[in-house]
Amino acid sequence: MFRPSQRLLTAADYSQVFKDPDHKAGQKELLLLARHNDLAQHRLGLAVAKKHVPTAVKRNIIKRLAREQFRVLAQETPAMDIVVLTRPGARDASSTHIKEALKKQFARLGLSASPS
RNA sequence: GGAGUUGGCCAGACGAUCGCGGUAUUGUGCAUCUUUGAUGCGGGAUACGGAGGAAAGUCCGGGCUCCAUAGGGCAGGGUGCCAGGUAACGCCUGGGGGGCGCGAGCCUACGGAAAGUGCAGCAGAAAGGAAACCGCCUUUCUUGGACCGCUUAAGGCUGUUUGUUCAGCUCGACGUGGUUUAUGAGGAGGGUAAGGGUGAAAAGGUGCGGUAAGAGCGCACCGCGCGGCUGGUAACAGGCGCGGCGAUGGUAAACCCCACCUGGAGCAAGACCAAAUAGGAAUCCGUUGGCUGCGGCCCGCAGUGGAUUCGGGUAGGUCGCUAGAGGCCAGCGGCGACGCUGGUCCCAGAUGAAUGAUCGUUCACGACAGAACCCGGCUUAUCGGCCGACUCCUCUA
RNA sequence: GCGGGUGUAGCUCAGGGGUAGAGCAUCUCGUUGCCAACGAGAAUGUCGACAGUUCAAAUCUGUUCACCCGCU
Repeated sequence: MFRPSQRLLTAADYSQVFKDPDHKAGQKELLLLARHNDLAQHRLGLAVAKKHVPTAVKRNIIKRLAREQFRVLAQETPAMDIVVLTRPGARDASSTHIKEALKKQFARLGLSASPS
């Protein structure tokens, strides 16, 4: 389930994270920005640029994988707003590669997958 | 066994768990109201089904929607061997011509240049009702060479004379006349299109005869044109006769001519519901007309005052949206594309836009790639695999 | 998704069948003590790619690739 309350909805939400991120984690394909919020849960924002990933199918897969990874996060850690950005290297990366990259970068933010 | 041609099919498979979007059924929460029921939204359970052969490029054709029911003329655009198929096509099938290949087979924008206009740089003599540069032939003139005749200075020989001399013969510069038959150079006139050279292209080709040299000048074959005939629906093919071919070169993906086709825009079309502006100001034009629909023009039809500037404002939802020139099977007609008849099936419909992740088994380890109104084609991308038909070569019997 | 447009020198653009140009930039020389400006000269293109038509293609035709613009 991916409810509206778990998403970054407005431009203001996004710009807050862009402007003043508490944590950054990235590699050739991806960049994650995170900022602590006052809410009870994490929120996710996606920015998958057409410039970086030209085909719609590939963009959808990346977004889906990011949501999947977000979904299995442990909820114990302090709640954060997280934005997933693509970088030019994402164009030629395979879906398994993207998945590994997401897992790794989420871990660097101190957010590991819940054991359940 | 090897090499090759061609038609069609498949697009990893199976299972489990989680997740994504749709439809149906069924609970549920919230909101509204015509308040014990409806409608809408959110989320849940169950069941069913969920990308392609190219979904791509947008190169053609059609359906559908609106503009007039899609109308008339001109312009513009497209197609271009013939016949058929089709809703239609620039597509497909069959046939013809041409080209390539030993062959199966493949390729082919393939109407008209004797209706007209244009174009062809450079080179070349000449580039389109052509001309004669070199060359070849011929007539004539001039001038050489060679030969012959005549004449003659000098010379030679013989005779004569003491000698000068004289006579005869011979040779013969120069001059002059003629010939030139395997003759040089030049001028003028004529013939010629064989040959040379230039060019992408030089006005039928090859051979024999013929001629002063040559030439369709004549003949044979091929090519071309015209007219019958035969076969074929036709394109066209075959054969006969005629024309000697200075006529009719090339280019029409140059203008053009001929035949046929062609109105415009596109689902962001368009329809409906709700909200908002609901026409506020200024200037100009006009009411036999103008403007808009309408895409170049005119006619016609319909609607209506119009244009510009300033100021203000809206863009949320539903339908269109998938049952269709549909798929599969069988029979019949047709060489075939395809058509007809019967049976059977329902097979994605999203709107930030759905197919993935994990695990297991297995194989030949998986390419190009993702629907957005729908369909028929073409083109382009593509790992491989399967089936059928055929050709050539080699070997064995 | 639908519609339209553009690819020519390092950059901005002409050229629309006869063998490719302009401006700026670059290089050389002159001028100057040096630089700029100025003057003189030079170099530079598979005309986005592949086929076709033509004697000949940047130009005409088809296919293809890349980029840009408009419509919610």
